[in-house]
Amino acid sequence: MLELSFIQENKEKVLKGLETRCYPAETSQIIDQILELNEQRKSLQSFLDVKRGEINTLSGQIGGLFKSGKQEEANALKEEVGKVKEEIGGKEGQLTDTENQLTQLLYKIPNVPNEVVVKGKSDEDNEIHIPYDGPLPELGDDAKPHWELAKQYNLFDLELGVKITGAGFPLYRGKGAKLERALINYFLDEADKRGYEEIVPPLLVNEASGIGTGSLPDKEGQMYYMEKDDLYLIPTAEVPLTNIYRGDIINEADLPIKLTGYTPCFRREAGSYGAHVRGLNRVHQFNKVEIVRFEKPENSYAALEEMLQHVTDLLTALGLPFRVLRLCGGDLTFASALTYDFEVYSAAQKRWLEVSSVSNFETFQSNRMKTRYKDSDKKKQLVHTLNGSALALARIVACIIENNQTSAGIKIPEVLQAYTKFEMID
RNA sequence: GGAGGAGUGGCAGAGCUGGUUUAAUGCACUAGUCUUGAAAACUAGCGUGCGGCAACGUACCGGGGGUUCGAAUCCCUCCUCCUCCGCCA
Repeated sequence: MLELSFIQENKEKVLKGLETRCYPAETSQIIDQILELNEQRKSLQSFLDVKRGEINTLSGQIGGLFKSGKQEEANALKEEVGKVKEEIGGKEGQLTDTENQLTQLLYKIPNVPNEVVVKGKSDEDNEIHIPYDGPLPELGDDAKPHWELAKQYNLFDLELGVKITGAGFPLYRGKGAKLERALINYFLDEADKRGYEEIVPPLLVNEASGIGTGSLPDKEGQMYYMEKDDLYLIPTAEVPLTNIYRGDIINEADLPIKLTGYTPCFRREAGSYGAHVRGLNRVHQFNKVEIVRFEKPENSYAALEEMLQHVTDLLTALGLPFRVLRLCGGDLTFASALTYDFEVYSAAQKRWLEVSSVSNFETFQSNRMKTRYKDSDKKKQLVHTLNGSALALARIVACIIENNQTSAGIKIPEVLQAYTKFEMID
C-alpha cells in the first residue's frame, strides 16, 4: 500500500496514477476520505496520549501513597482517575475503528504507476517496448497446435488431469515430463549464474503473507483457499519468497538480496473459459521459476533492466521469437509501478503468448510488509521489491513444441539437450 | 493424537507473590579516548510504531480479550516452540 505521508504530500500524483489506471472517478474520493480519517486518527491519538499520561501519573502517585499508608488520599486520587476515564469515554474504541477503516481504505488504492506508463484500459493499450525484429516463423499449413502434438508424441494429457483432478490440471508424461524438468533446471541454473539464491518455499501461505505482496485482499478470487486451515495455495513463488523479509530491517550491506525459486503455481482463473484457453495456454496449475529482488530505491530501476536482460537471454537461448511490452495503466497489477511482459510467438496458433512478467513494486509491497533497511545516515527506509518470471513453463513448452515441429519430430533447443539427454521428440 | 514445559529488545537472560522496570545485566553493534596499527581497557550511544520543529509524550514483553487506580507480572482464549509417549514417509 501507499505510505500515508506520500499520499499527503503527493495527492496530485496519486490521483493522476488512478487516472492512468483508468480507475473509476469515485476512487479519488477515497483519497480524501483517507486524508480526513488520518486527521481524525491524529487528534484522537494526541488526546488519548495526554489522558493516558494523566492516568499513568496518578497511578504512580497512588502506588506511593499506598506504600506510605495514606489510604484516604489514595482513594481520592482513584476518583480522579475515574474522572479521566470518563473523559476518555469511547475514544479508544473510536481510535481503533478509525485505524481499521484507514487501513481498509489504503488497501483499495493501487500503486502509483511510474511516469513512463501510459494511460490505458486493457492489454490492447499496452506499448511495444522491444519489438520482435525478425520475420515471424512460418510452419506451413500442416503445423499442429501443441495440444495435438502432445497427443501425437504422448507429452502431456489434459483428459487424465480432468480424471484425476479437473479441468486445467495437466499431467505431463514421458518426454513431456522430462522437458518440463529440463526447463526448470535450466532456468534455475541460469538464475544461479546471475547470483540468485535458490529457495524451496512452502506452497501454502497464511493471510499475512498474502497481504504482504498484495495478493490479498483477493478481489478477483484468484487464489485457492483452504478454509479449514486458513491457508492459501500460492499463485506464484513471489508470495513466499518476498515474505521471507516481512517485518525485517535489512542490513544495508546485505542489499541487494536476490532470490530464485521453482514452484508450481495455482490459479483459479475464475470465469476465464472460452476461446484462446486451449491446451497449456491457460491452466490452473503450472510450473514457474521466479526471481525476486530487494533493492535500495536508487538501484531498483537498474535492477529491473538487469531482469529484462536476464529474461531476454533465456528466450534468445531457447530460440523463441519474442517481444517485450510495457503495460499500460489499466493492465498493471495492483501493486506494480512498472511492468514489462514478454510474449512469445506461437507459430502454430499464430498469436503471441505471455510467458513472463517483470515488475518493480517500489515501496508498495515493502510498506505493507514493513521491510526496511538502515541507510548510511542510519535512517530507516523502505526497500524496493521486484520480481519476474524467469520463466513460466507451460506456455514456453507450448511454444517450443509448436515452433520446433518438423516432419521428423520436435527438435529440442540446444541449450536444453544437456538437461533432457535427448535431442528430438519423435 | 496424549501428557508436561516455555514464549521478554540483534542474541543470551533477569523480572513473573501486580506499583522507582521510563524492561536489569551480559554479549554483539556504533562512535570516541588510548595505540605506529590492532586487540584490550575506558567513555558514550544503542528496539519499533504513532504524535510533536523539538523537549517530550504514548503504545508495544507471541496474538487477541479481560480484571485493576495501575499488568511483562493475575484470569480467559488462540498461535508457536521444546520435552516425553504414540503414530508415520
